[in-house]
Amino acid sequence: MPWRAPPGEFADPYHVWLSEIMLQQTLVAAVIPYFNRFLEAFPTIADLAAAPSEQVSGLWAGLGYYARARNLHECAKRVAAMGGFPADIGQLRALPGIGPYTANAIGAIAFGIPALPVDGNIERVAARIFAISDPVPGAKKQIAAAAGRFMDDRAAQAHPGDFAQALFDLGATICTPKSPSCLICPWQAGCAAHAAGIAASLPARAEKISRPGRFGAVFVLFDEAGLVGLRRRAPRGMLGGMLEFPGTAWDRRAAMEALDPDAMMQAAPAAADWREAGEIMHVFTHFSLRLRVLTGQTRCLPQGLIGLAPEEAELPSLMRKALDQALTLRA
DNA sequence: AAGGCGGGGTA
DNA sequence: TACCCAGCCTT
Repeated sequence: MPWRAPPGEFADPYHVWLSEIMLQQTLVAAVIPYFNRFLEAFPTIADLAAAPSEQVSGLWAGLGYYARARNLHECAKRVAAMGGFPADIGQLRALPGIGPYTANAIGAIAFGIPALPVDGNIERVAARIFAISDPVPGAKKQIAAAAGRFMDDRAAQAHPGDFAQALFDLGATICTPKSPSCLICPWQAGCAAHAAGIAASLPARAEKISRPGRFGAVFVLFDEAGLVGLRRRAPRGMLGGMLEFPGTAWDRRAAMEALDPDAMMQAAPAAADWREAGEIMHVFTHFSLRLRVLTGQTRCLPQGLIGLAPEEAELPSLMRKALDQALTLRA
């Protein structure tokens, strides 16, 4: 992982912070290319602070949870003005986008402060080591408090950054969610859940997620030069600050067929010979979305739309799918 | 305390 | 499919 320092050394706080923000609810493999592109574009946090917000959101496109990009930029400005990251958990916690987990992670990994960043990995390890069977998310505080006892260890106190990252690795490779490899686990002897034969079932989960459906349509309009017409979404809320194709609202309805054709065409950005390019599916955290993709051709894009070359547009994944769907018809 | 907020890897 | 991931912010 490009943000890691060798054991016993501290990594650059800028690198630690950038990686930790990107890693929030995001897999390591997904983060690595984004991390490298950000460092190439912004070698220092002052470079990031001075960048226009469109460049930051563009480089973030596809990584998800776009409020992180907004908070990242704001945090960079504050830290650059302060002359660097504070070596203090409370001051870190006060910065935008930095919650209890990330403050502890930066403190431990970049500054050697004896703090434990309890992420999903460490939460799972702790739930198993102490055989805590109360369901999450209700039991999160209880599990985090129990995980704090890991810091009683002398090595954890001496090398909190290495200790935390070792627990991340344990959770990612051995103490995995589905089929933990207890037979090769170095903590097997100290694991109450393994002793009870319930390791694989912990941490317990309470809720069943209902994911309702929403439906809508987007319009992919090409001009004579082959540019597509995009607009920028509001800075807050879903896909905040990101580019999108014009389209209908994403309504809660029983089925795509309930989408009124006249109402749909009112959302078209221009009069054109619109053609059906098919449908795309996309799953968000709290609903799934089906979009009809219509594509059309015009001489000149209407006022208010941003014309970008399809291969250069920095789009969130949903809009990338819509563009790819439209391109299948054009090809 | 609960819900909003992306996207993708994996079994 | 159904998780679940190096969580944070708002209400």
